[in-house]
Amino acid sequence: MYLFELKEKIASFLGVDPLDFVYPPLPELGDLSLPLFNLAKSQGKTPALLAQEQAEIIANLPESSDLFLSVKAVGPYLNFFLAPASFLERAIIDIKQTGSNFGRSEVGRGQRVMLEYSNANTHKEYHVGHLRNLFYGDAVQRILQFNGYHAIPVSYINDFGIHVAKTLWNWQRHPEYAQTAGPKGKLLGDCYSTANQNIGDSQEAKAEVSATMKAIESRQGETYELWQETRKWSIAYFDEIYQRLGIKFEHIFYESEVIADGLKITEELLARGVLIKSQGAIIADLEAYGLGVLPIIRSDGTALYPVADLALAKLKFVDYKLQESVYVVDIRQGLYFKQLAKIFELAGEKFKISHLGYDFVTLKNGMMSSRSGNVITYDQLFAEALARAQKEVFSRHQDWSEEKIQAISEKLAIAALKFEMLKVSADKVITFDMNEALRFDGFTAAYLQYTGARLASLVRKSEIIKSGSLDYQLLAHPKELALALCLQRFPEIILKAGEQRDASVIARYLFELAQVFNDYYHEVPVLKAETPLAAARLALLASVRQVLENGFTLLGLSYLEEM
RNA sequence: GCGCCCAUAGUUCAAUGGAUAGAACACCAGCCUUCUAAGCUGGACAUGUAGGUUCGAUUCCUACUGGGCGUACCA
Repeated sequence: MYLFELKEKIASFLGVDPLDFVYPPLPELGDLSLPLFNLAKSQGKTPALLAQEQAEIIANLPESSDLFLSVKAVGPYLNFFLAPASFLERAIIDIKQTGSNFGRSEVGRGQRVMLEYSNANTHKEYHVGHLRNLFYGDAVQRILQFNGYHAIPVSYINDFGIHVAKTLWNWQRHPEYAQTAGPKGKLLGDCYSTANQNIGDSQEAKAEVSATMKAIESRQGETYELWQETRKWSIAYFDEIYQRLGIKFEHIFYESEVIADGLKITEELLARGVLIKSQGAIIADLEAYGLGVLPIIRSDGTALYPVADLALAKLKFVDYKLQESVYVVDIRQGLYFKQLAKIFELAGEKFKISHLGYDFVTLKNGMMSSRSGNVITYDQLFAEALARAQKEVFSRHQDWSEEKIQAISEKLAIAALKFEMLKVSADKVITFDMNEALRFDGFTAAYLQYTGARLASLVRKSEIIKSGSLDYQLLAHPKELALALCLQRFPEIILKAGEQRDASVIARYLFELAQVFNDYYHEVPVLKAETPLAAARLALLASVRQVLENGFTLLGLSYLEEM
């Protein structure tokens, strides 16, 4: 936190906000800069004049000689030139001492926040769209935790909706499914997509699906037993996916477990007039608040999605004593969450629920749709990513064992998928393109991992270099100061990512850090330098590695020792 | 119809009121007897339109154009 403390010191001396600092666009302008427009306005001076006055005052403070090479006024900006050796020493020691906690903040201390994500449906396929949700939620959970929150990761699986009835309806009418070998979870996905095609516009089929739904809800009989069995397949399939991708939940909720409570709450709210009957259905009429109408119970008496959410929210706040419950859900459900929040408000519940939306994943040839079969499933994508990674690794390391190639390829493939979903702001639609997503150069996870592997390699080869006390004065290369300055920006990046609940900030930062390091790596020899200098440079590189690792951990990327 | 979101280089993205709008990919020209070339260096290329607020606008406001999404029994 050294840089941030330095900024706070200057800011409090001048009476400004430490967040006012900017980084100059050109190195000749300095390392750190403070625009004085606002301060000048409040003092009734011109910014340029104020900058000149303050530059002189600060330059003459006794502690300045240690911290700054110089302090210059450049127009309305007050520009600071850091004293390299002094800054590098403090920056490196700071990172070494805090280690894996470097960048951690305490802004969320004492707050219990639950993040609900990966709200997959059983009896359906798992596709790229789900992966965006999964990786985004997972990263934000860790980012909040790193910002001092108690962030609780949970998943809510819908195992009891109409999609289940559609799948089982199709399954029962096509005995060949039960006889098909192979992974069962995937098979259910296939069964679901053909179910939609088979139903089409047929009123008869729709009536049969409705009857199937009621049979499941009755919780007895043959169809219910089929539901119990097939449900397990889907859940096992999801567990497999989570395990392979390194995703962990503290708890997984299921719609089938909360729906009964939801129906009770629905009855209560109906009795209290919060919900009403209309056209044979039970709805929340929120027209008065500009939020339209939300159907809760279908006119055939079967439950809709909100029923379970009514119970689930209560369960979460009571059992987990939350300050806030965050729903990481596709932005297209924005209206739904406003409606849900309004219903709780009308019911007198003080639940702070927030919708953390992100835009959807589409394909080059149009929107993903199970009905038309236009989807890229998780299985397809993972297999392709793995195959490409294996090809890349093998082409460089024919001497490696198959196991080693496999292990590293898998880590590369997983990181590639995660990074692809995380590097874009949440409010951007991702048009998924296999060839673009599975690149291993440019703004990709592989570039970051490659940078990490180079660093690790340097450290491995440096074991012979020993030096008693480090002489930071030797770190006089301008790129060394630039690198240290970049490292010290990490805590600010974490704060921003936490405030905005956005992982892309970290992705971009890590890429920039990697670029700065790779530039340094090419220009400045480390192991071949004189021993004391090599030792000092290695200390700087250890800091780079630490920051990269901390960032990788937050995004869920593996740090590879070699690749 | 009403509501929400988006519009920046050929393409995919940055820049949430500050200095000369940054990257990546693709394209062109270079760099491996030197710490991993999955890398590095250089080149060319952009703010949808019209107003407004401000010392200063990609950023805020208004209108327009184009695209996407949502809007009672999907989730």
